[in-house]
Amino acid sequence: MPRQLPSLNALRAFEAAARRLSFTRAADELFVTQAAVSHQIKHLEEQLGMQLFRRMNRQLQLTDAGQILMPFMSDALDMMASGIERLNHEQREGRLTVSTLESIAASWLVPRLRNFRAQHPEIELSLEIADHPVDFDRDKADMAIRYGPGGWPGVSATKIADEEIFPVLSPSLLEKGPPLKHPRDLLKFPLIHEDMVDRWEDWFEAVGETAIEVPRGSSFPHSNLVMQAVMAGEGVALGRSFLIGPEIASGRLVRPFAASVTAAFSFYVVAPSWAQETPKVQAFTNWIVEETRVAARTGDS
Amino acid sequence: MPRQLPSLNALRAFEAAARRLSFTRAADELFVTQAAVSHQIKHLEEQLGMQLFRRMNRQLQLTDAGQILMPFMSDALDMMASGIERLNHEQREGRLTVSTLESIAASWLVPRLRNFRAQHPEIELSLEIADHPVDFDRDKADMAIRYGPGGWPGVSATKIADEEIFPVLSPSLLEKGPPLKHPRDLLKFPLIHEDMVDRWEDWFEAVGETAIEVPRGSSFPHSNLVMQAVMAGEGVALGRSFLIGPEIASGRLVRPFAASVTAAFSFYVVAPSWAQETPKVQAFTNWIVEETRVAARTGDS
DNA sequence: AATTATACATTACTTTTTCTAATCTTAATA
DNA sequence: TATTAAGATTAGAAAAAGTAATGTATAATT
Repeated sequence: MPRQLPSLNALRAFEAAARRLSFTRAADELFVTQAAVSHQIKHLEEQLGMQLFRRMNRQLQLTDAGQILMPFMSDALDMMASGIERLNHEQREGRLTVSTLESIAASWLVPRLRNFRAQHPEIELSLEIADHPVDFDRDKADMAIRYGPGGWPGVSATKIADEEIFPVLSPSLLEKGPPLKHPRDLLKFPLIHEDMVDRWEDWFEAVGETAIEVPRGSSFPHSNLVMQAVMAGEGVALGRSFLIGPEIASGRLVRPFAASVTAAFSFYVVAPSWAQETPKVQAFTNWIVEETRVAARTGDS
Repeated sequence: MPRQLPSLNALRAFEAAARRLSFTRAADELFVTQAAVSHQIKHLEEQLGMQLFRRMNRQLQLTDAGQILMPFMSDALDMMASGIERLNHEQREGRLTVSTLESIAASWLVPRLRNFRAQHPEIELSLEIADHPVDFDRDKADMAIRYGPGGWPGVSATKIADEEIFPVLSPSLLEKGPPLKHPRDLLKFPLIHEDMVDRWEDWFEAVGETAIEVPRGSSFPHSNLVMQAVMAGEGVALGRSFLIGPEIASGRLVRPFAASVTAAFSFYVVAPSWAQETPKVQAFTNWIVEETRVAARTGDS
């Protein structure tokens, strides 16, 4: 039952001509010349083996066959148009799935979402928490927030923040612990580490302490767990500027030294490059860029 | 509100691929290569600015967008297919309008129609009586029976009968009139003429009577009126073989001499050449050809 | 009655789209 | 590890669609 259809372009030309009862006006509508419509319809009539129009000199009439065909074609084209219309609508409204790392979601994104929803009530944002980079060809995510070196192929990435790394501890620990005058004093505190990532040497190097043996202490798999531990007063850890803005601002975390190391990786909003121009994707990208800019200015990043 | 649609061919490729969930199988269905489908869909996705399929290596899935689009396209293409289907049906069944001269309709065609209806109950034959040759570009007639020299441009014509012309009179006139031994004896009868056409000289010439002054008598505009007059015993006229078969066969008209003149014109079934192959037209053409052949054999032409 | 204007048809190309063959890529399967 | 089964890619060929210019027929106008 594979459908047997004549040239679809010819059918479209027929429909326009039948609707306007004029090849010339149909041509205008289709942005082609009258000759093009004339050709298409002649071709179609040949393929079908029947006349669709009666050409009287000033007037065009549908033959019986044309009258039969016309409503089918109009309805079919209308239906196609509404399908396309629905898709366009879909690019504008409805669900937008953003894939992020858990740490970003928890500490940065989720608290700000109410804001996004207020600005874009037509977009129903849903988060997908994934440990590892999205593959837009596979996953159903429309966009992602990624932490990495940038320059990924096939995606358009907008940097939202560089990441600064510096020691943080809880105010209570700072108070009851040994005095913290000099970076070396940090070694008197328990140092908490993040699995797989360790930048303590880099940070000490940045403050001129090159020959330090950094003791291992407890460690956690994700930076937000590390921060939980720090806020519980369990020790000192390296905090990532992008993720702990609110904790610093509220005083739940204290930054004893201004010195920081800029991480090689940054945070990016990414979307498949073919989707970069679509309204929903642009809305989210613009929102997040603006949001980080405001956050940076108010020291709340 | 002129509809804004992407390439219809690409939409068709999409629909097939979405239905079979395979570019390869869609390609088979559309009688093209897999590469063609791949191109079309890539192109379509670019135009729409969204992915329609998720390509996993062995498996193809519709994205949300694809799922939205799919039923619209399926329904639209189905609708187009049913329009075309209806047209094909129309070429096979339903009304067939045949244009003829009144004389042919009355004396030849109408009496045989019951026969055609029996053979082709699916065709609803309707006659259109027209004095002058049909123009298929104008009139709604699908076919015609024409009397003429043949070789018309743009139409396919099948000769159904040559026309023989010979004198006829009513049996009662033959009986009560002067004896008819020799062609010249005809001059003792009133000769009835047909307006515009006069072949008496030709006929006399055919029987070797070259130097005859043919007297004018009464005349009528159409040959069937002439024949009415002859059957009413009003005189002798030249009868046309094609039209008076039944009258001769039943004895209502008598043919006193075997000699006849073959007319320059013949009878043809004609149809616009683009329609010549269609089932209804072929059915009528075949029927009429067969019918005249039978009539010629049984002497009933 | 002649002239003008309108609308589709035709012709000879040109341009665009579509398709193909060959080859590549990726990952599931043997 | 090799094989196989999709789809993707590339470069070029083929087919379809479109154009400009002109032709034709005839209704409308002058």
